[in-house]
Amino acid sequence: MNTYTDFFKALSDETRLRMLNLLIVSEAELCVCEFTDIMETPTYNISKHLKILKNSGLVSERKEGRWVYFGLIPVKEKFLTLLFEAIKEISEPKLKTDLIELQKRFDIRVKGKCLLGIQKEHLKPLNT
Amino acid sequence: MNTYTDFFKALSDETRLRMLNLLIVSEAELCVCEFTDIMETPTYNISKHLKILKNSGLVSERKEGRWVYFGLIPVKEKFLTLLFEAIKEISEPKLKTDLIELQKRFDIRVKGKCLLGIQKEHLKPLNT
DNA sequence: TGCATAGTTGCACTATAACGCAACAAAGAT
DNA sequence: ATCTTTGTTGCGTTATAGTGCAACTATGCA
Repeated sequence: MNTYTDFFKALSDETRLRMLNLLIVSEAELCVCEFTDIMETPTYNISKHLKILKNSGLVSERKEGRWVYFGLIPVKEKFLTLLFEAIKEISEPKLKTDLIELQKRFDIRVKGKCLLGIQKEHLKPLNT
Repeated sequence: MNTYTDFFKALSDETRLRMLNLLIVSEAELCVCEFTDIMETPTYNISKHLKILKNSGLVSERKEGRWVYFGLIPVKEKFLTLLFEAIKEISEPKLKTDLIELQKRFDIRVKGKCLLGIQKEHLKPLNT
């Protein structure tokens, strides 16, 4: 039963539901700094929430140089197919604007890769 | 966004997921003492969890004499249709045995109504 | 070799949530 | 009217979860 309650627990947080929405609609992998910029949420929180999604089994991780990309796991079970379809049906302004911000980040990718870090000033790490 | 995170939060607890499973598969209303017997969980917890489900907007309440019946709300949105379809796809032993216990409770209904209270001794209230 | 960039983790704090018990309310039965 | 049955609620306890800050790791660059 934990398998399923963990799925739902993963989605019961707004930050994580927004992340899943980005991954489901875009059908792409996103890196941590892209999530940070799109969602205007500190990197350390992005990182922690992605870890929860990964541990729930919804999301997978791939490291490429300094960047870490997160994407949906390949869906085989009907349960997840339906769950993701359901999430696609959610009509919430915040999810819409997230997708607009996502497009902006895709636009500055270089050959499909995230090379530029965080763009939003207030989210950049403080240079010591 | 809370509408949706609250749906998922409601389902992120094993007790409540089991309740939803009973309501979705049976397409019926169940009363508190039936949930108690089927799930072998104290009435006060059953009652609290049903309240959470009701507040999330997934479940509705109907009082009939001393009995209170809970059932799924009528589903209009595609989101809930897909969510409930997803739940139907969950294959977990506990959910299966719950349905067997449900049938036993249906068998002792009188004209479709729950007239007998809790049957399992250890769940009956203590006679003071 | 040192520095910047990208990301993670540990800690303290706060908030939320589940549980058991006991008291309570509401409705019907005696 | 009183008792029984059905269900709810408040309280104290314990466990879990989200946040911000600061320290840390890891990779690449000059």
